[in-house]
This record gives sequence, C-alpha cells and structure tokens, in this order.
Amino acid sequence: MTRRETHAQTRDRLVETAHRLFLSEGYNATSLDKVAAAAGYSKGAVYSNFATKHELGLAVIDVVHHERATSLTAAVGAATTVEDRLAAFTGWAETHIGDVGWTALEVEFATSHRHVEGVHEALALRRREFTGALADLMAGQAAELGVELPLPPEDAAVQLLALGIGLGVQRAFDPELPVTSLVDLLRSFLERATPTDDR
Amino acid sequence: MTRRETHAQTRDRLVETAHRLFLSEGYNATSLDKVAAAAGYSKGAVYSNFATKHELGLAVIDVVHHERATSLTAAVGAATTVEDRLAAFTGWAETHIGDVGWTALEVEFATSHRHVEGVHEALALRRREFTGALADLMAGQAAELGVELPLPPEDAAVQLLALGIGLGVQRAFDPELPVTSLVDLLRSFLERATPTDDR
DNA sequence: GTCTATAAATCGATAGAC
DNA sequence: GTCTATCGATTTATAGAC
Repeated sequence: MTRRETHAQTRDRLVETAHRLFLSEGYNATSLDKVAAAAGYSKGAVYSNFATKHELGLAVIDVVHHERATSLTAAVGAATTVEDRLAAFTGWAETHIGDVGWTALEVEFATSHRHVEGVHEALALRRREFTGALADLMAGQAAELGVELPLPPEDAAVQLLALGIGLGVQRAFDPELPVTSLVDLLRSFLERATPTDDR
Repeated sequence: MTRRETHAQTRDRLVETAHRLFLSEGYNATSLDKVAAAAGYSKGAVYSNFATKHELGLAVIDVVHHERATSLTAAVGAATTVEDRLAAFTGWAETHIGDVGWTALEVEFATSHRHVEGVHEALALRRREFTGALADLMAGQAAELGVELPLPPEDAAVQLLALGIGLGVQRAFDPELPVTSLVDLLRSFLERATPTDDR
C-alpha cells in the first residue's frame, strides 16, 4: 500500500470516528484527543490530516449531508404513488429529524463558528448546494407526478429545509415534538399544485 | 440601598452585559471573565450570583424570549387591518429573524448543552411556554379578525416557530436568505381560515 | 458581596524523534 | 506520516482576604 493510500485510510478512519463522536456527544464536547484515541491514532495523526479542528468538523458535516441526501432520495424514490411517497417521507422524517443528531450537530457547528473567518462562507456554500439538490428532488418528484409546484422549487426547498432545521433543533432537547408539520407542508404544496399540460 | 438591592442590581448588570456579549460574539466564545470585566466587576461577582455559566446563559435566554415576545406583540398589535398586520409582521421578521442574533444564540446554547443534565429540561420547558404564548397570540389575532384557523393554534405556533428558527439559523451565516416564507405561511393559514359564526 | 489570587483541568496546536 | 512530549493559552470554578 502506498503512502498516499495509508494517508487516505487514516483520514477516512478519523472522519468516521469523529462523525460518530460528534453525533453522540456533540462537537464542542469532543476533543481531538478523544477522536484520535478512539480511532486508534494519536493527536499528531489528526494534525497531519487536518489543519484545524473545524476542518475536521467540515469534513464530518459533508458526510452528514451525503447521508441525509442519499437516505432521503432512497426513501422517497422507492415509493410509487403519491400517498406512498408521503408515507415514505413521513417515516423518514420521524426517524431522521431529531432522532438522528444530524441537525443538532450541524447547527451547533454553524452557530458556534458564525464569527470564525472562512467557516461561515463554507457553510453558506454547502447550504446553497443542499438547497439546490433538494429543489431538484422536489421538482423531479413533481414532474413525475405530472404536476407543477405552486411556488418555485428553490423557495419550496428553503421552506422545507428551514422547517426541518427548526424541528430538528427543538427535538434535540424535546423529543416529544412531532414532525407532522413537515408532511403538512408537503401536502399544502400538493393541494395547491396545478396539473402539467404536456402536449 | 440594602444588601438585597445591590445584589439584584449586580445580577441585572451582569445579565445585561452577558446578553450583549453573547449576542455579538456568541455564547461559547464569551468567557465569564470578559462578562465580568465588561460589566465592571470581577469573576467572583459572577459566581456570587450564578452557580454555573449555563445558569447565566439561561437567564440571558429568558431576556431574549421576553424581548422577542414583547417586540412581536407590539409590532403586530399596533396594526388594524389584515394587510397591515401582515406587513407589520413582515417588517418585524426582516429585522428580527437573523439580523438580531437571537436565534443563533438560543440555538447555539441549546445544541451545545443538549447532553448537559438539567439544561435541556429547562430549555424544553421554555420551548413549551413560548409555543403556548405564540399559540395564544395567533388565536387572539384570528378571533379579532373573526376567523378560525385551519389547524389548532398550537400546531400553527409550532410551524411558525420552527420555520423562524430554521430561517434564523441559516441567516446567521448566509444573510441573503429571505424571510418571506414566514409571511407565506401566515398567508396560507389565512387563506384556509373559515369565518366564525358568532351568533 | 465582591475582589484577588489561584487552583485544576483541558484543549488546540507545535516541535522533534523515529 | 505518525508518535511522544510539551507548550501556551484559556477556561471554569474555588478559597480566603477585605
């Protein structure tokens, strides 16, 4: 195995371990020492792969975004009818909004670094990318159903994402809060959608 | 001035200073030393009034909640017609969601302490209180307009609050994001509202 | 009640050996 | 590239003087 490969492997293992610890214990509460030890390395290995702690944090955020996007696409894509898709989305939301600490981690990281040079630009970029992907997903779903959304897909995506963030944050410390309003929002989109005349 | 009064005054000044610093620089980035010095006291005065840092944090969160509730009530309550109220709410949202760091502070505090014993219970309690107050405000507004909301006021309040949190968080590091969807949500409530028959 | 002084612990980051 | 050792800075929190 080449130097480059072991380097990449070390990096992957560190990101994987940091991902697990950041989710379960929080970003600020997890030291780089803990991450390195849990991954079977020392702190030097961390700084050999990441210049700063928030560089590792951003790498983990990217993993989270990827997980969220793929699991959401898989859940919704498997269903066929409208009701099936809404049901699939409901199931996805109930287990992934709040229960999985994705939102709490991302928001903790974002708010804790809101005044850190360079970090909030990176987060803003990722926010736009994710919003775009979500908009594409929603537009694609609408097209498959043969309807047109009552508002631009980007606006719909912003609303859905913002609602998900708000619910995820609150569920992080008050798990009783239901996530039904996410589905309600989608239903309100569908109710106001207009059929596409595809001639 | 009695001992009790000076004690209360010191406490008030500390909360006031912490409020200012937490908002402008963030909770985690602000040490108790900075708070004490900026308020003209020493760290001993802080620990004479607050057992821990997060106790001071909770006191500041309470101030934020009070500010938000009163400014919102004042802004909306001044208007008379439906459009005036929506316009007033729009103006309030544009300057208070994101621009004022309320949401970022509250969310940073909440997510950073989501595993701290005793704190997330306190936050959950405050969340329910605020949701209740918001539900009452919306129900009152609907009653004044002579309509009934298309969903329980509590659910409407949850949606509005979650959307506000989500937008506020994103605006904290991406100020270009518009807050129009908050007003869109209110409009969708009004569109689906039914007139009250008050016989 | 508040201040001074300091404890006690931790963390991010660096330097040099291997 | 990684490890060991350590720096240096900071933080929360405490103890005793006034």
